[in-house]
Amino acid sequence: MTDLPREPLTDADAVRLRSAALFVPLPREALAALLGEACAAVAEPFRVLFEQDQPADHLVVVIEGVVGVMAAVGPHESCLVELIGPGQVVGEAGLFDTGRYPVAAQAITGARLALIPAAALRECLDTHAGLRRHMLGFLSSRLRVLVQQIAQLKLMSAPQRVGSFLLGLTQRRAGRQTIRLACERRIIAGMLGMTPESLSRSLRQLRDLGVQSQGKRDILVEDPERLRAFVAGITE
Amino acid sequence: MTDLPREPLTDADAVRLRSAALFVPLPREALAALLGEACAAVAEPFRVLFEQDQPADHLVVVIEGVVGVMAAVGPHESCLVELIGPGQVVGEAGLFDTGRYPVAAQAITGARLALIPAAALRECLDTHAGLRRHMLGFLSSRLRVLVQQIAQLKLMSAPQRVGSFLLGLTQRRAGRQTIRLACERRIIAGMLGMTPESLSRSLRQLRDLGVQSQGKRDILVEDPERLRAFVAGITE
DNA sequence: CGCTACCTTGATGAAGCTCAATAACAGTGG
DNA sequence: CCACTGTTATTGAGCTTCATCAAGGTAGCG
Repeated sequence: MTDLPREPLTDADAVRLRSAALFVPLPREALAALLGEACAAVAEPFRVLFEQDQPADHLVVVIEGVVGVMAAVGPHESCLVELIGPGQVVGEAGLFDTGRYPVAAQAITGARLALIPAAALRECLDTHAGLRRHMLGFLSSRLRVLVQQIAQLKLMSAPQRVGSFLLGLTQRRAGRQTIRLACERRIIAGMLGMTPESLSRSLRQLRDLGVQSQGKRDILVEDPERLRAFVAGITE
Repeated sequence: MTDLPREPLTDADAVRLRSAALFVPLPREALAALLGEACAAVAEPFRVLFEQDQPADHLVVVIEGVVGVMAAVGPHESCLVELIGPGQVVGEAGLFDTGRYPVAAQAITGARLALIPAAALRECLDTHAGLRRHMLGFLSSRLRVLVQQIAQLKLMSAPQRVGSFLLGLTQRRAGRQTIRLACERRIIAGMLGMTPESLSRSLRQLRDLGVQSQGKRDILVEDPERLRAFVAGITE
């Protein structure tokens, strides 16, 4: 892990970590023991958390803020593949096979993180069957998300991908709602595999479907169902 | 699992399964016990092995042939995301979280498969720490591959993706060599996120770099290093 | 108020898709 | 062995989509 300023975990941190999806099956004492070996860190925007191929010595849990997962394809180019929010985890793929992070991670917004030593996590996995299964399930669901993303990149147009992204933020609530973007639009664009210009034009095109930019960070979705129909290709 | 014609596993099957990456850490007797609950199946080309959202009751290990992983993005469209060859595994992501396959699988060529009941595998995972770690590592490396694929789709041109695909088939051997494609070019094209026409044109473009189509299934790569330089974007 | 990012908008060009025609096969049956 | 046929790969022409380049516009902030 790069030289992040570290501090002890606070009680408030522990509370928020308890509700992280990954730790749900862990009994209270076991989580406490695990967190006993962990520490907190604060990263300013754009701060690199770890580089690709660096030894994977910690699991990073996002307590607050947004962290980006960056994959490199050549020596000079890399791109944003995932956005990781509070309660989610980054770096897990490096812990179990090569021992090196397969991707880089970077804070997108300012972020507060929990750093869990790899050794402690592995030990915890060996002693708690529940966490083990959960971890397998967790990795599986990550696979699911990535596969879906690949399919979307191949099959959907830019406006459809934008629509799909927005629907992912309208948490299963139906009806008119406003979405707050967690980060700048240029970042979102990279995440969706397009330029900021294309994102802008795509949003403009979605206005006919009741999607309106409201200021810089908010987007109003009038009718998620209509948007969903467009994304599914009913319209075209 | 759909109604595939099943048969008992032969000794030859068992030998080939022993060398499957996933089962490496398993002691001989444990593997024998696991395979005792499994059976073999034969699928003709294009045969669907399982559909998306179907209950994930088996892990499928490819003994021979090629199997494709298909992801659906809408009710009408789906695309090929991965090609799975002998010794590799498909369906693993469904076993650990929702209990349903997150993708569909389809034989691409004729294929011989081992079907391992999910319950037997889970039991084996609980009793063998080695396999457990290995499974975590296995899922992690799958994540790695998919992340890489996403980055390639976003950042590389069609000819670069084709080059990258070919390099993946030139197993770390240096120097002039001929690659045999495991399946039809239209399938490869779908896998690479392009149309068969674009694949054809890309190959034509790569001819200047010493890549020659030889007949329908074979491709001659004269100089992998030159190709690698192109893929990495040194040329453009 | 003026600065600096960031977002939007417009014009242009290139990459890749679609449609259509041709060419190379593979398998079939004579 | 060869013509026939359905399938797959290639090639070409036109067009859509998206990236690029360049120019305003807008919001936040000293």
